[in-house]
Amino acid sequence: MKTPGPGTPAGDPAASLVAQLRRWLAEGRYPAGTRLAEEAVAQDLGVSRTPVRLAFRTLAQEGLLESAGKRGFVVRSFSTADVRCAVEVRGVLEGLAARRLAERGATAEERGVLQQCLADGDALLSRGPLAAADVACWSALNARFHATLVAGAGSRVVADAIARNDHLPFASADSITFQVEALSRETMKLQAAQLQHRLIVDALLAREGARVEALVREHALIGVHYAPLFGLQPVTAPGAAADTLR
Amino acid sequence: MKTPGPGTPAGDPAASLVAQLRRWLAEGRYPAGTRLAEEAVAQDLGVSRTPVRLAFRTLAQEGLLESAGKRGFVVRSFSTADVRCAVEVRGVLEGLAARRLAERGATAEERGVLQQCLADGDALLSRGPLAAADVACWSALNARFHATLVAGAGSRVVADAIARNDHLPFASADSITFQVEALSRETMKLQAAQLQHRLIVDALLAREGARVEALVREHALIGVHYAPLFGLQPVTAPGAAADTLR
DNA sequence: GCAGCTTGATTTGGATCCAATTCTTCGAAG
DNA sequence: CTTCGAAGAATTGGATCCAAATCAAGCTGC
Repeated sequence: MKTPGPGTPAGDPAASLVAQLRRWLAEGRYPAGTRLAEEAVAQDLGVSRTPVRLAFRTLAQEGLLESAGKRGFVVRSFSTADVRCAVEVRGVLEGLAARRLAERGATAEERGVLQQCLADGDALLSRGPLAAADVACWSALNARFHATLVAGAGSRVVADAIARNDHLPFASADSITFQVEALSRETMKLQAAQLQHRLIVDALLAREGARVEALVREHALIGVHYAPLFGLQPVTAPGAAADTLR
Repeated sequence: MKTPGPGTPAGDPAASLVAQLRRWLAEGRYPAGTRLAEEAVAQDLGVSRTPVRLAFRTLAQEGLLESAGKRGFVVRSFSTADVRCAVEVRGVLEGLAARRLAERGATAEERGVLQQCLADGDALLSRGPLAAADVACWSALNARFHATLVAGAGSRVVADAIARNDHLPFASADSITFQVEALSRETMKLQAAQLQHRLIVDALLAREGARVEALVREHALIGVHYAPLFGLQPVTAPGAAADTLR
């Protein structure tokens, strides 16, 4: 109960510290290029310098900070090209995982989870235009879907590589942006995503490895690159907080 | 001069500490599954617990250690499937970088570096069977070649993702294994690598993005998967020290 | 007036100390 | 003999202290 921040689950103290800093970085506190002093951040967090030093190393390795010579760290800036690269990296990695899953053949349980995700998506989208509460529902099924693909690689190596990349802005599979004032167009985007999910499962069950890889790689782009195609505002990096969800 | 270990350049103290631990892990000291106590490792390194704690977090995020509940870290074990996955991850990431380079078109300088690498390889391999000293020469040109491809992605995001993956056993582009007692067969392997380099450059200059991506992905496999094809011993994970170079 | 040096302040890295948590082992009861 | 419980030991996380390095400002000399 030492950090009464809103929405802070206060789980593992050390892990929640880097999580808190990640949030602050995403929210635009400490803007890009800012030099982060251990002392100042420690006071902001209400802890000593020691855990902050730990957190800085972690964030630096995640790519959110970069070493400023021998004088601490600065907040890394992300160009639109960087965001595009991060999205493509997730595409190729998740594509690799899906291809491996297709090549070895999905288990009955994996097929069940994926098809349940499709059914949930159908149910969600058949109810007409989205409500605000439906967004969380989609996010949950989307997370299940992608987690199943990633786990399908059969090795933690791929999952770890994706997890490391997911910390970069807009690189996570769960980082589809929603503009609440344009829910009808967002619904179209989710329908496109649902179709892509369906095609991915189709190729997966047919064990068409190359096809599923290509589909997953394309699907990764929907989070940020499809926005203009649906008449939505382009995504701005890194954490302009413009109605982004998660 | 505090750590008189052989081959220790003793550069940045903090960075060389994780490098030293990486070496020890690769050499098989601290075997897989061992629980690493901060105190013991600190004594082994001759430092206090504080820098060791920093290093443990770094190594854990690199995937070389894994968290053992709330009781420190254990040395991660790597199955042959893990090694294969790490190699494939490098393949898809470097393939992504090469495709991006092909699509935007290589600069004159990049073309020069790559073609110089090809020329150096020709010179090295035309001298007949390899000598032991030639191995370092190949390693150098190989590193230049791959660094050029990685930098070609045009964003540090891809380079960072590859750099993070490179710490896993046998995942680096420079981790071709050499069995010094079979130098003639190793020469054949390098000739195959040289041919692949040539094809990659050919596709790159023709801006054939899909082809260069496929070639780079295949080329990633030569380090560990081609060994049986050339009558060489299969690679053993993680650090069995069986005449592996670097 | 400008350049170079020196001194001071700020900041990071390392070491040590203390608290909190967890594992272990010893003991007792069923 | 097994199992549950409790006390002790071990280990990790956090805080504080000290040294070393770096940046900044001021001063002296040319």
